[in-house]
Amino acid sequence: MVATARRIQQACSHCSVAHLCLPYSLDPVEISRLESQISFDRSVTAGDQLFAQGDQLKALYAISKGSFKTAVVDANGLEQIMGFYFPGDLLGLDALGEQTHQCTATAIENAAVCRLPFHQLEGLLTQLPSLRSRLMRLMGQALTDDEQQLLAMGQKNSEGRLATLLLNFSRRRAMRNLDSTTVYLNMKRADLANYLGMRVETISRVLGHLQSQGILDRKRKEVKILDLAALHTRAGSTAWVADD
Amino acid sequence: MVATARRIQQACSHCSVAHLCLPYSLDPVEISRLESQISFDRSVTAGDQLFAQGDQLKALYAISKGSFKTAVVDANGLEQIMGFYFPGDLLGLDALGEQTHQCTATAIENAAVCRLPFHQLEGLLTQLPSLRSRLMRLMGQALTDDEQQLLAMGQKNSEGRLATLLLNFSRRRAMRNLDSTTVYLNMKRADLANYLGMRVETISRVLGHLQSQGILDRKRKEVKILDLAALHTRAGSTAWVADD
DNA sequence: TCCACACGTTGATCCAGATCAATATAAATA
DNA sequence: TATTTATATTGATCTGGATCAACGTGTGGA
Repeated sequence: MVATARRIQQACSHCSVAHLCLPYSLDPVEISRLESQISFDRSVTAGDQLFAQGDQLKALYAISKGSFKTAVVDANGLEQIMGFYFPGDLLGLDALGEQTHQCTATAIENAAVCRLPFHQLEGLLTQLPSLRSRLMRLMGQALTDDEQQLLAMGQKNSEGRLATLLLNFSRRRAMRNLDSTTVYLNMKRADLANYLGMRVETISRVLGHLQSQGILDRKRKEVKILDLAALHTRAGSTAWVADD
Repeated sequence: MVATARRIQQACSHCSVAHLCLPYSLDPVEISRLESQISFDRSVTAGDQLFAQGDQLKALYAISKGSFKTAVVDANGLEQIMGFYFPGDLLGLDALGEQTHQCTATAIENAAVCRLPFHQLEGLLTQLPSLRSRLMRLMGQALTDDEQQLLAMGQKNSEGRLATLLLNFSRRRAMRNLDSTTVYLNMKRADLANYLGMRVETISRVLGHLQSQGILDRKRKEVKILDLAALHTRAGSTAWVADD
């Protein structure tokens, strides 16, 4: 058990996003209870699904490399991209309520994840109040994120929504100690458009507009933020009442 | 302790929405641990706030009578109505993550709530796995509800969003064993419009249109659903591509 | 009961962003 | 490498729903 704990600590100590991650927050004694069930750096190919809507909850996944999208499909067949996820993010929390995944998680590019078997975690939940509150906090954050997105969808115009997304990606890069003046839009325009409730053409035009204003500089999927303050202003602009 | 448990059971047995409610799911021994801290049927006046965004989490509230709205305000001062809540619904779950309320809950009309002090509940969480999973399930439902709303906002036009809301209210009335062919829009048009991401004028027009099609019949705030199937069709209609 | 004011509805006009169309660029396959 | 196919951009046009304006209607306080 000590050997396992050490193995996990080593794995985490080499992981650039350990400070954001669930297993990292367990102490060695706690980790030893997960035995050797956690699998580190399982590689995932672009397009692969970690889990699908309706699947029974078997594990949570901590992203160590690459990026993912989650999507739900409703009774009418309408698909909605629910979020984009990067290293350090935990996937599968939406299944904690019904023990069934409520969305499908797909790799946007080649990626790697740490797999945390849920029945092991669940056993720890009763014994470790710290783990329970950690998970509750993460669910609370997921709720807050959804609510921020709802606010953007309801109150902001296209420019405001796109600016909000760029700032969101930038902030999350900062949390991973990466250059927050650059963000990477690795997902397809169609996914971005679906997520933001607009059309691919509008995405192109708004990005072009922000570039022509000197707020952004684009090179393929890489977007450099040249004027953070201006981007914040655009992000705050309400729907149908531009403020400049 | 036994007397307290009996008092609670009596209170719950007279409550028409007990089957939806959190304290109801505790057995007498568990309830006795909450001592006499739960206050039943605290009356709340229209316009009163149960809690405000930023407040420390002190209690959860189970609605026994009346209805509430929750709203968040972002850094730019934009307000978004996040949801409407009816008897049997639990308010305050959004605070479980950060121990701080993430939204403001306001009574839409005169109402009554059962107050569940959180530090009592929290003590029970470690001892009662059933309570923990009940709360997790409720948080999971809150997540799913937000995601359904995001889907509606991103993929549906005004008619689809309003039809979706009417069906949602109808379904929730069915859960309370009330006539699900009638729903009551007791909130102000402005709140409804904000929640649905549209203008009050559009709400009026869409309701008028649905009435002229014989799908609804309106008498003030009371809306009778005459053609459920048609309403479902309208609810499934996507944005910008009407399907009739 | 009446009055004042907040709220809801209806009509006319306008515009952000969808839609349609054509082209350019990147990725996949041979 | 060339060739095909998927994805992204740019232009022209159209429209759902916002905006502006005017008018009903309901409610709470004196």
